[in-house]
Amino acid sequence: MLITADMSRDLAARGLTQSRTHLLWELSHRGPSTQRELAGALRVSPRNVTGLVDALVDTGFVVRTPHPTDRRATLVDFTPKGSAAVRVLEREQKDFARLLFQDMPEQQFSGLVEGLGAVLERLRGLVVREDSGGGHA
Amino acid sequence: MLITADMSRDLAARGLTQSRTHLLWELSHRGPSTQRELAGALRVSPRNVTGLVDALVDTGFVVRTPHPTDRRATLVDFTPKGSAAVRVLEREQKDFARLLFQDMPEQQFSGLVEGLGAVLERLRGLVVREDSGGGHA
DNA sequence: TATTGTTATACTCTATAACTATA
DNA sequence: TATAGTTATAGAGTATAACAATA
Repeated sequence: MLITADMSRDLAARGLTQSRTHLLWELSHRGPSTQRELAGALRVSPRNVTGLVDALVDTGFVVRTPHPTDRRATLVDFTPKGSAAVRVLEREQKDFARLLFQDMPEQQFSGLVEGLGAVLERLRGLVVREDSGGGHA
Repeated sequence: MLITADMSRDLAARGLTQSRTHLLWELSHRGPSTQRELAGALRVSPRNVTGLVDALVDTGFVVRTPHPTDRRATLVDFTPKGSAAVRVLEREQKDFARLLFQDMPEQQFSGLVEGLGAVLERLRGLVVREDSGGGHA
């Protein structure tokens, strides 16, 4: 997820912060989720998710619904307002990508993509994910 | 300033957070500065700088010294420990850059640089800095 | 009058630990 | 026993507003 300064201002005007927006974004990619799942996806403590979901419920972006089979868990899902907010986010990201890349000469674009790809490969060789045991190559 | 996850962990182990490190970084680029100047550079409220400097004084990275001509202001400057910490940061950034780019074929590297340059130009056309009056192109 | 930094107050994000209800 | 989510507690970063000292 990419959030520009302008987008941040707009989000704030709608009652969203970056962390809450991140949660909405994950929710839109995963569908209705337990808070535990969201905590894992956001790499954040379950307690933190409680707070973020509380705020998003208060401001009308999501609802907590009972989990169909596990009575300990709740499923977080969008309200119509929440779905609409994510659609706006997606459109803004596409618009922003167009502003950055549209009409870029093909050769320049492919040079950029190849260079970034190479950097990502190098990063992949260096990074060990938190959930895979930590440490360096 | 670029801070990787590993660097964050290391900084935390030394008693530094990202915000405090950012302040040290600006201080090293600007030399001894008033808190007002740091607030401007970090794009953060003066009150916030008070808190960051308090913490950096407590942990021995910087000192407050009287401003030579303006008795309202204080100059923030490094302790030897603070200078050493910034030198370590700079070395780590260079090491990281080497890991990302060293031995990259010249053609790939220049393709990347040109592509990024083009993206930055497009961004420059879109962005109006906060301190220049705000708004979009 | 205007500016520098502070105290007062408040909100958000974040974490760990202890607890309740359920599996 | 283990797991899902909560309450309790705490710390960091951030902001605005009011205030003191100085310019």
